[in-house]
Amino acid sequence: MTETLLNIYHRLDKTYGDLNWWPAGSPFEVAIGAILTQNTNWQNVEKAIINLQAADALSLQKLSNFEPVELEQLIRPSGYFRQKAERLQLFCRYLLAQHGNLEILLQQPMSAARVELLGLKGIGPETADSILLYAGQIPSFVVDAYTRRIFGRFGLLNGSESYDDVRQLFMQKLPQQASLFNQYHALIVQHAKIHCLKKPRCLNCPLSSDCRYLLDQNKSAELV
DNA sequence: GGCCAGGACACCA
DNA sequence: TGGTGTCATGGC
Repeated sequence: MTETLLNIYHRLDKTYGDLNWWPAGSPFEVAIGAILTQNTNWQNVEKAIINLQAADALSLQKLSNFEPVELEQLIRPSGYFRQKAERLQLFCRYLLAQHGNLEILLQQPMSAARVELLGLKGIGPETADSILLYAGQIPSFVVDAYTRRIFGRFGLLNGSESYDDVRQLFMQKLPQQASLFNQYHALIVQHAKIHCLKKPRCLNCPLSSDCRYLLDQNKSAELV
């Protein structure tokens, strides 16, 4: 299994190269993006972040004190804007009250920081792990729907696993390196977008030799 | 006009 | 514990 997961990683890495997810911005800005991107296209998140930057709102204090209706309008392009505005403010106010800033929360051992993030309304496992990994460079593997879809097609997942089951699988079988987890998750998303949507586009898929979707169709999947 | 996107939560059985 | 409805915008 270890060899399989690493083999897939290297094939994706060779195909797509260094994707360099979330290279810029403070840990706090990364965390804001992680909340805004919940079930949302990143392009829409970028529009919301640009609005926040233009309003000079990207700080713990300012986001905490924003009028909810005004904040909702700034992040409106990211969708679910009422929920997300509330979640952003709860997140910021918690950090201010308990730690002063995000970096201090992230200085704790991974398990403690993760439990704390998961205790906040609006931060589920994927968002918590995204914050740990991309904001804190802490090796916590991020599992998403694409991960399940792709590795289900390899027969490595059957769909019944919990989020933490899948996370543990990757974390036990891969070297505990934040840089590797960072790139692997980005590669999964990149690959899925190109090849593994509901209408798969399997032409030139770098993983086609092991993909059950193709094997089940006797490698005659409709190529688009 | 429908599908999809870098989820999470409340509610119910 | 697991399934379902809800939240919402914008690109294709």
